Amino acid sequence: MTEPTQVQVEQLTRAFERFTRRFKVAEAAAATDNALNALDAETLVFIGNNPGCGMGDVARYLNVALTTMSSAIDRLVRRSLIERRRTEDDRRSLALTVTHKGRQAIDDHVAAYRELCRIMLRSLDPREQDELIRLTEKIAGTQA
Amino acid sequence: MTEPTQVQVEQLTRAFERFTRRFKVAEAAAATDNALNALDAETLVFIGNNPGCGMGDVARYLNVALTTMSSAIDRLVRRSLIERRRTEDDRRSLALTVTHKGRQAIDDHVAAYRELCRIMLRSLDPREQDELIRLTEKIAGTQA
DNA sequence: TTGAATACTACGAGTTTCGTACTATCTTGA
DNA sequence: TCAAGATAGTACGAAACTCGTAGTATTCAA
Repeated sequence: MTEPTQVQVEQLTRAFERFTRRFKVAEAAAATDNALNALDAETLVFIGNNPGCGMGDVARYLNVALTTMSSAIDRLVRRSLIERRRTEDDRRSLALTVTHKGRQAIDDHVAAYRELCRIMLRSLDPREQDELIRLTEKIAGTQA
Repeated sequence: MTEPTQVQVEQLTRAFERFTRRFKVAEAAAATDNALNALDAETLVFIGNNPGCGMGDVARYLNVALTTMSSAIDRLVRRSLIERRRTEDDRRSLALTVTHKGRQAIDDHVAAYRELCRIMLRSLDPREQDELIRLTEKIAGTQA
């Protein structure tokens, strides 16, 4: 926890702007036709990581209104990517799980994300690659 | 240009997921009431950096339909953040410039972005801070 | 000078988000 | 035990946004 200098902050700001732009373009180019919108994709991934979760869990995690999440769930069910069942113990709740097709969609999504990470790493030499991973982990892991 | 290993790619993928989540939450928390949506904000920033540019320039840069950009420009003009004038030399074209109020909005936007960068850097010690900046610049600068 | 290209606008359809109001179910405490 | 409130989710409609089609005005080019 060392306070960065003004100059460092500005350097990173500029570098990150170019960085973001570069990978936004790459992501747009990779988008396929039957791609999910951002919310649906994040919802699907969350359900994949939290099988049996309820709608409210996803809504809280992704910070959207419950009705918005209801729509997203509807879309994912309609496309057979997830299943929505009432639970036994609390019959108000839903238990959400991904289908086989949903699992495949997640895998595709992860593969695309991974490809972006690969492109990032390819710009660096081996020592730098490990260093970037280490620094990213350190930043991601620090509590606010 | 060194091909990263499978393990490295997966490490970075996981680290980057946590990283992205952490800063998405931070960004959501920073969002104010009169905030612009993503397209409008990017449009405003581009016009700030390219005063006198035309609508097509922005649309091509941000990779959206011309009619979408027309709507975004409308919104920004309505909120007095930019000015839209016909040019002398080509009277089909618009010359877009930010207003004083628009410049302030950009400054606020940049300040928020910079604050995110500051939070990232604060997680690191001084040598790591410089290293992160260097690596980000290197990745951002590499041609696809 | 006329036909194609360019820069942009008008309009309307489709999608998404979200607030309000609602149903169904559970929980709690008198 | 049962009534009041809390909780999980849905139905519906308004507002915002993106974009395709069709149009106007202007410039370019042969």
